[in-house]
Amino acid sequence: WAGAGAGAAASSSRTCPVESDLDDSDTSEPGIEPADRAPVRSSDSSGGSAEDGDDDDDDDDASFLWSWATHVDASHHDFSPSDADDIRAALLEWYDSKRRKLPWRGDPPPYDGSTAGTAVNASNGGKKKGGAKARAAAEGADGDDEDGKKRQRTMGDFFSSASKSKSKSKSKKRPKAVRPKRNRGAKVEPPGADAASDEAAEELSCRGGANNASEEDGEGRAEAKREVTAYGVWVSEIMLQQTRVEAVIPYYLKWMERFPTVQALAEADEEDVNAHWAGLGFYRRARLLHTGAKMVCTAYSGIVPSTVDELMKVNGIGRYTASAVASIAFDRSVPVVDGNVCRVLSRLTGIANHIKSAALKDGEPGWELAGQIVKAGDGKRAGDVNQAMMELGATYCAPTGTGTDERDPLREYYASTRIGRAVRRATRRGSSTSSTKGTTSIGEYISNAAAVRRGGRSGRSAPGGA
DNA sequence: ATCCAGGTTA
DNA sequence: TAACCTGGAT
Repeated sequence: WAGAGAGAAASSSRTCPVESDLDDSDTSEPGIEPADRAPVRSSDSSGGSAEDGDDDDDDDDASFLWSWATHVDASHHDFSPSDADDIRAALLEWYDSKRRKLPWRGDPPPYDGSTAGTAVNASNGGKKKGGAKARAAAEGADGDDEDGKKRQRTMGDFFSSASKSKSKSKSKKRPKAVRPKRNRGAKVEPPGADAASDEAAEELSCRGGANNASEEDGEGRAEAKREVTAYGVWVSEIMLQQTRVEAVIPYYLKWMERFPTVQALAEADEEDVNAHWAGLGFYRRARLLHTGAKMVCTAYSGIVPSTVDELMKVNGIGRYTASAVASIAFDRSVPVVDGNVCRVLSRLTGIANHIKSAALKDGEPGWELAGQIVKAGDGKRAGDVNQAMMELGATYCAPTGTGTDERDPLREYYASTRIGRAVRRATRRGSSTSSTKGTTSIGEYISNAAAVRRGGRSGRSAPGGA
């Protein structure tokens, strides 16, 4: 097991903030999976490398679980240098061969943001594909026929209707004229850009965007790769903050077509910017991106900053986006932590705090752990390592996944899986716990782990608890 | 029908 | 820490 005792990294005692607040509250733990849902029998190809230990593993299980359940020092979760290097290598290998082809990565046209077959839509029998989603996004943006009643009110709809009804309170300031009382089902009151309505609808009709991006060079098959610019990475990261990859693709293509450079965006007027954002949601970010572009043009002479610190001074760029742009566009060896990375780290380390907890995301542990992987080995290709982690967390290591997908390049490194198996083995002989539906609360795991340890020593286990 | 993810800002 | 929006999962 790769993630075994690890530890190792010389570090002053960093108290681990994770387990301290575990208690028994949460019920859905992205980091810990029982790993016993799959038909343990024979489903694995390549004759059982799993080596279903027998009795010898019991001691290992007990000590492993106990140290995991009772540790207080954050260094408990550190990756050993060799593990970090292995993980990084596995990520890069997977990224090079299996990553999705996306425009902001410089890939040529046939784009596939689909997550079909991954843990994302494991429950759906492949009914929906990414292409359908992307198409839906495009259609939703340009739909200006059908005055159906239930039709979702998109920005595109607004523009169409606004051109007819000639909006009365044209406030050309912000994308949201009315503040709805409640979020759910609230109608969107988009920007007052009535002038650009028809044009906007036309722009957003991304048809032909994904398939024929006019990359027909005389060469024939060797399509020219798209140019990867810092600005392009910036735009993509902002869009990806709020929307899934497959939905972003058509918007990104149209955006880059209309605003190819920071200067182009900075010089654009607000209605044009809003129109191209219509349908993506979180419209405030379009405004921030716009003002950010202006800021770059004025304060940075039109050149996107290359360091995290400088990037974070730009409007709309926080720590995540700054790190993403610095690593992807400028090859800075800095980690990136978003919700997807948190999930991967959670499974890797067995840190099972709820994803919403600040322990991994906002706290240092997540960034520290991600940094250990990104900076492992020669520390190069940080952007690819980061993208691999994020993509993995969005596909095979998605929230609904079990962390046991065979195609998951880090599958064998997940401490969560080891924990799950160890707990299962340990509790199998004793009276089974109440959870039979697959998800087990972290508190339950801890009490089970403690029970294992107690059982190993005194023989008295009281599974109740939790 | 309800809930939730997702990063930044005020 | 809430607010911002939408699509997808439950």
